[in-house]
Amino acid sequence: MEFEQRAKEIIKAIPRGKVATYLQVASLAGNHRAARQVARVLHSSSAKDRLPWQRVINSRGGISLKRGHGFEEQKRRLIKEGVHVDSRGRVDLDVFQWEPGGTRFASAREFLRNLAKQKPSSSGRAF
DNA sequence: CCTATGACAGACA
DNA sequence: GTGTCTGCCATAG
Repeated sequence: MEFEQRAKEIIKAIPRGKVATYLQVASLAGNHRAARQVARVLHSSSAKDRLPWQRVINSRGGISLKRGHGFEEQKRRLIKEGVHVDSRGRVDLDVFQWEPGGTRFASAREFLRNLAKQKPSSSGRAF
């Protein structure tokens, strides 16, 4: 429940017009191996907690929801806030990925790689 | 305790 | 690029 709570707060912190990956949220929440739990949290309580769920996408920069089961709505919501999503549901992470704290890395992948190196529960706060 | 779940990620063919 | 397989782990029951 600790993890879940932190994950929710992180998701709420993703700014309009930016996206974060499940892995990124999990890492920021203190456990880079818990990406699936982020998915689970969104699945079970995104509506109830008014989370900006549309801003969470997978590590390949794509929408994970399936067509006919949320894909279209997520795409609409993202486009409405200025994120470019192509017909296949892909977003350019190098352009739209959220960089908490404005940390600069050579690339989005480098940024993620760095986060993923943290040990679970390690001192926390990447903000 | 055990099992099931989940909108994942990475490695590999 | 695609498809499959495996590891992953916090929660709920």
